[in-house]
Amino acid sequence: MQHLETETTKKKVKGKMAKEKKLVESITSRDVDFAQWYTDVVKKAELCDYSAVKGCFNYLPNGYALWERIMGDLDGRFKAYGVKNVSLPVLIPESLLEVEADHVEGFAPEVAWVTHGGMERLQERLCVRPTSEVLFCDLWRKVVKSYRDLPKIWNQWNTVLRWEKTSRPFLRSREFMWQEGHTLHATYEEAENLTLDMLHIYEDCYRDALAIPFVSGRKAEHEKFAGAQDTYTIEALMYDGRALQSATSHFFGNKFPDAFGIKYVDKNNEYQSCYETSWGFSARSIGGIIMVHGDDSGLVLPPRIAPIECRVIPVASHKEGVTEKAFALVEELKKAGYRVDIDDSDKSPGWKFADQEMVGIPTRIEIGPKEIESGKLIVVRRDTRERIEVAAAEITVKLHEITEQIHHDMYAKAEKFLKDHIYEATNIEDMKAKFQESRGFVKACWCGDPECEGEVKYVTGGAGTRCLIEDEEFISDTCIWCGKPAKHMVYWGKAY
RNA sequence: CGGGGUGUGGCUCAGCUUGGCUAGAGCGCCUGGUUUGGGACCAGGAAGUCGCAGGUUCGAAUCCUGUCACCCCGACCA
Repeated sequence: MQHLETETTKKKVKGKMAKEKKLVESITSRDVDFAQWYTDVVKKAELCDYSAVKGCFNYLPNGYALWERIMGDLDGRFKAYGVKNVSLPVLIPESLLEVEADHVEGFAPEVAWVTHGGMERLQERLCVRPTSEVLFCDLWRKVVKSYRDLPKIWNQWNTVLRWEKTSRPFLRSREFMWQEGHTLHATYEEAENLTLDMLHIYEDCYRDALAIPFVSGRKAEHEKFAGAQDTYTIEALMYDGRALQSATSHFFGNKFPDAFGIKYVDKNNEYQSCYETSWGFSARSIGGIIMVHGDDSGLVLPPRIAPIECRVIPVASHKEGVTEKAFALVEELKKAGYRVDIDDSDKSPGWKFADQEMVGIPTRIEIGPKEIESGKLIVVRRDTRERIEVAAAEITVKLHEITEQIHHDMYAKAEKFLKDHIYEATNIEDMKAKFQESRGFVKACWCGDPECEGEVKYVTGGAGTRCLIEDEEFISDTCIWCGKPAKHMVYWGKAY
């Protein structure tokens, strides 16, 4: 996290700050240097820190609490659907990884190997799981015999390791936290439907818990997961206009199960192929929260997954009764079911306000002699800084209304940003201009040839296909690059 | 994997060009006191084998060689 501030950014930031009288001087402005802003927020909100190993991060209490909330929300949705949680090993024998050719080819460049046990060299090296398709298949080969054993709808919350060349907190790390769900079905249709059901669960989670809007759909052929027949993706738009692939759901057909020799006996005592899916949602979502909702004062957490919904800040706490009243308020709110804490440190009030904003707590209540005198509390919204006066007697009811309002407003604001940054182009010059002048997605038609995509990427400075648009009429009959008949309409964008 | 940059108290850095007293500053931390409605102030204090190895030299944070690590920007993956 060191040496990030170059001379130029320092100067720029200083100039900017003088104009805006920023409250939080240690966070670089989003519009000055977005990458630096992101790093500053991660650091100042104490979400994570660098570890001794490149690309592996220490999750600090604030960061992990957030992940716990996200896990809780998503796991609840899974459980309601009927997903069962399991835990499979962290190591995969090389021979197992090699069973499905496309899969090895896709992951080989980024797996880490365990070659020794103690002092002894292993007969067969073991890879640290980059994902667990092969482990699930190996298990199912043993436990699935009959149609009565299907479907298997399993999931695990774990970490996986991919030897990434470069890394950024939450967005791309070597070891990362996620859930990987894996399912096995008796029919093609059932598996295909489940792939979409899971995509919809992810969509619900992003919309209703994280307040993040998105576009979603199938990935283009060459962008699919290694070994998948179809990959569905959720693509969210960050403040800087780049897309973040935020969750994926894959349909494998019977490719993996067949490769692993998984067969079941149907009612007629005949052997049949199984159909498989997998789907993942990672702690990258935290990066999405930061880059969709954050501002120049720091993190802004969506209330429903914020570990703390409200922080009580005593002001002039040396004055008679302030501390007692503040703690009583915390107790009252806790009893009413709120996630609430108090900053009773001996820092100045200004420091406390700035800190609460930096860590993104959705609301704060300032309580001092004035409030005690008047019987009215001031609830300050993190997202808008709006100060809302609430009668002390009504606080346990009103606070919930306020946090719900914050959720809806945050979603609406992000959705407007997304919609305002989706453009259309029917020729390449137009598209180039769009990516030069604006940030966001461009809707354009495409012949489906990866080479055309490569060319477009080159001339636009990195905009590739994010996902296919399959429920709208084409805006053009021809590919934006080669002019041949269009096969797909696609959201194009630069991505993380 | 290409391009760029940096390693000096916990953090951010100055010092290096032109080798020389006891290696500095700000922030943070600890103690005491004064403060308290948008990052308060004063006083005192603790804390560094200058990334590592070798070389040059009477003398190296500074020069040379090697090495390791990390960060940023690009190309690719959650």
